[in-house]
Amino acid sequence: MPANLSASEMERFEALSSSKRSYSTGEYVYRTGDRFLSLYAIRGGSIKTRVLHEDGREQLTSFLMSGEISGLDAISTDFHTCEAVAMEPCEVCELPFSKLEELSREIPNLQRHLHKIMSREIVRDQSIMMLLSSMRAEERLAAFLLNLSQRFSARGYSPNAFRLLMTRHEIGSYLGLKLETVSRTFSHFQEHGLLSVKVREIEIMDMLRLRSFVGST
Amino acid sequence: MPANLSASEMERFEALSSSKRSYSTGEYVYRTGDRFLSLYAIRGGSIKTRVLHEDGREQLTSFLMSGEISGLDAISTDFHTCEAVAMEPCEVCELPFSKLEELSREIPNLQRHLHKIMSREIVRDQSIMMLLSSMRAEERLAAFLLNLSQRFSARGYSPNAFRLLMTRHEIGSYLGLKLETVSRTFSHFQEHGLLSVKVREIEIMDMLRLRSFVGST
DNA sequence: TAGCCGTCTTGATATATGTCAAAATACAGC
DNA sequence: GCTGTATTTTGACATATATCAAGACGGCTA
Repeated sequence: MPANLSASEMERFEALSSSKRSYSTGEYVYRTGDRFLSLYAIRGGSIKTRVLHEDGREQLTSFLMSGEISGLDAISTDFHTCEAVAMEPCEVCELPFSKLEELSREIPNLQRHLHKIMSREIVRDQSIMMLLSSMRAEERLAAFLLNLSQRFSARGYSPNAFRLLMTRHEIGSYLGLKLETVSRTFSHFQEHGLLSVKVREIEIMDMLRLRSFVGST
Repeated sequence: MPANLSASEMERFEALSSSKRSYSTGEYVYRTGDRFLSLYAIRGGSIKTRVLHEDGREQLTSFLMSGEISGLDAISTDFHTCEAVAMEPCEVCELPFSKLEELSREIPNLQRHLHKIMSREIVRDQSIMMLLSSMRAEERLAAFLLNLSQRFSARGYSPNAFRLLMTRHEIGSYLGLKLETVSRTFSHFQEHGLLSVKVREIEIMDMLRLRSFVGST
């Protein structure tokens, strides 16, 4: 994953990231309260992360796909503050963090890469904050679908047709909406010819119009 | 700011953070689009950061006080994606990032400290996401005031009485509410004896009841 | 294949917050 | 200290989304 590494540096990094494991659907990668020892790099499949609030509220904080990293929030406290669950059969690499720090002290390009990954997570969170604080339901869902589409596309899958691995409730939790609102908004999009929705099977029929939805208010 | 450094390490870090500058109210510390070269550590006073969305929407993303760090989001792109403005006369240290990386390669405790700061920012953003996606106006404002109170307290100021440096509009932008809603919510709190509000002069009259507001729905 | 459970859709209604507008108040510059 | 501008408060009303409820659908298991 890191760029700009020489062959020998790459080798050292791969030695560190060698412990790959498979997870089946619903299996936990880590749980809230677990001691923080490692970051987790998704190699195949996808996972979701969920924060459990003291008062019982829960929120989905990310849907991660291959090439993405989970667990960055735990560095600050040495304990995982959220939990990560496989949404489908997955391959996940465990990256022991103290070894990663050690190696990144020796390989400046790796160090910079790690910093960029953490910073990118901050930027991502800020754009979700923007979504939550100023977008209407239709904009939120459109932004969500376009984000998925773009990430599927970057991984060689169709940007237009894909299967959602999450429930309406989970989408709502991620977008700050109730599941009924998510469902209704899917229906609106379908009525307007933007999407074809067969429960979890989504086909984007009019990408441009869907894009024009985001940030139109 | 970093902990656990030996005297000589501390000296090297201070050499790096020596370029302190004063800013007067309203002055920019950095602007959107500026090349990313440094992080900024607030030494006195406070600043706000603001993201300008393509479509003209703007959002306040943080209110920072002394001891806090600004600019972490820019690492990912090498350009500042938000702008930082002094809210009152300020002292701000510029920390050249490549030098900070260099030094943190040599001082593991500094490296770990930097990672914790970035991770803490991610956790902070996630708690704002939670606030935005699931709290009602009263909960949001109560959480905001309690957060300020706690941070003032940590800096040796009264946790009960303080002056807001931001407008209702800015509070609203930060909390995902319209300014009228912020104003009305202040009035409600005052009617219920939780606060005394004299425009920007806030006094918390009933801390416990204010706390019980957050996460009560 | 039938039956069951979780998920999803849709409708009717409630409610919190947004919108628009006007007046009151605070603040800055002269 | 006065005048003009920005901010804040408050009211009346609009509206997006939540809530409550019922039924439909889909996928699993026996």
